[in-house]
Amino acid sequence: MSLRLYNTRTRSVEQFVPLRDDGVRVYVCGLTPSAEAHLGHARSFMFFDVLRRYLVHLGYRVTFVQNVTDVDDRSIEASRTLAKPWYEVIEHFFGSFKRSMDRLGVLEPDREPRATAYVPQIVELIAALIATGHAYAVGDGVYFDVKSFPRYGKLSGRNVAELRVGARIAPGEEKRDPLDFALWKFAKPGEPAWASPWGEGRPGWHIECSAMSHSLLGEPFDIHGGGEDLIFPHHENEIAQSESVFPAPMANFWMHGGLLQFDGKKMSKSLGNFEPLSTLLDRHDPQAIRLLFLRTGYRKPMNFTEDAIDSATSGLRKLYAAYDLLRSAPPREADGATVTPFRERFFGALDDDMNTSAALAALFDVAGAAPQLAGEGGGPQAAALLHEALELLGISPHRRARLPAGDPLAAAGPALLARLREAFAEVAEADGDVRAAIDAAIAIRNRARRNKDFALADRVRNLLADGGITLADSKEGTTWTAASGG
RNA sequence: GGCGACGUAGCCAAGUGGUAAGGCGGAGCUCUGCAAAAGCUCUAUUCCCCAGUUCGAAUCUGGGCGUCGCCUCCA
Repeated sequence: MSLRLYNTRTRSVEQFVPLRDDGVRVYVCGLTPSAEAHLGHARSFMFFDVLRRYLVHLGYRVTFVQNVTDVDDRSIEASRTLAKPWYEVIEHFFGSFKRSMDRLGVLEPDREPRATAYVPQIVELIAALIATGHAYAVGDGVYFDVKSFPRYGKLSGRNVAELRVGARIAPGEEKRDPLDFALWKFAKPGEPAWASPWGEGRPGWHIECSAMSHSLLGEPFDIHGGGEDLIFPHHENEIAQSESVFPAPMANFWMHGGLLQFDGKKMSKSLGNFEPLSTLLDRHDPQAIRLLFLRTGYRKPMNFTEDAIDSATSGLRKLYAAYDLLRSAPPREADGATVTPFRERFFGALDDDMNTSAALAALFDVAGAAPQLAGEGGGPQAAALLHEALELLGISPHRRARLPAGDPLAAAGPALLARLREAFAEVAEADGDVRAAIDAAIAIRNRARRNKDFALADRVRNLLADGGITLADSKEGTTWTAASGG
């Protein structure tokens, strides 16, 4: 079995064969950091992260490029309303995005080119488009002439004549055809501007991807990815630009992720119906969010609810518990064959157009069989499989989340400390912080338990519970956890 | 209006011709002073509806109904 992927270009699942022997080249359309990123972005980038990890696992040398469109109309708008330079707006949102990606365990792209760093290449590409009759300069900028590219609409299945029916030319735009799109926009006073042969201005959306993928990967490269909403017009326009000038098709595989919905509607900047990813990650385990997304096929639309994250969190705990059990099981007669069926199911599912849902089901079956596997001496093999598989999915048991950022005791801590001091002389005397007080209370309770004074033991448990502290007894002793959010 | 996707248990979800994966939740039991964790067992005669093709359909065809996406900035 080998990897098969759905290709938007051909609308079918195809065998994935790298174009060159020396590696696989992937270009994913990244963020335009003109606003906070949301969970929908996370879903998309996380999927391509898993795809990338799997390609590496298959032995390919992968070059993974994800661009940053660091200049656009929206960030210029934001700079006016926030009274900050446009580049500070960009840096703010991009920094926030990068931190979120890091928390989600999304690996750094090999290259993360910024549009503004590729202006010379962009200008060069536009010049070539003009020279070959595919673009023209007018009063407000340079436009791509859609009529000059007969294949326009092929990727998205659009009919140019039908598109033209509803299309309008906005006031101030001097393009000749409503379908034509901007390659270069001349700067109005106060707007960011770069020099070009046609006048000072900035790149239009779309052209940066053609210029940067050409510079970094060439044509054709293996996989071009992005969200489903990029198929039209973004990717259609990229194809028109690139393929008008470069002799080869732009990319071999075009892959698109399904959109995340909130409340039955797509999350989007214009609807504003989302919570910033950064604050959502303060409340939930990033690995649970990964698990949640991987449970649904990447091409399917998916509705987001916080309950779903909670359910994924439970599932994650189950996988980790099984991993811990298997790992500590005594190795006996090495018999790798016992985990082979699970292994084949897991990798077979990924080969089948990245069916992470079915792959995960195989891992949950390993978890279900963990006690048996451990008993039969298959623990180490099964643990190794789980580790390898979970690492591939980016939910490694070795990087499981500790408590979310921020001290969960910060809010409720002082009140709890006061209460403990009031209730127990021993705690009052110990001059410590909340944590020390909790430890002291636990000591009191454990002494009470040994003395069979369960009324006192329960009083301690309840007192701590009121402060958001949950106790758990085990053979190794008593541990506590603080409810997040205090 | 045009194009496209989807509709599977209480919730989420895989499965695209051979007789319904998996997760969450729920129920019972074991263990535990209590609790948690963990373990065991159970939880869709049926896949939005109606017709058709077939020995056989959740899967194919036709027709409904419903939801969503793209057609404008979007992952």
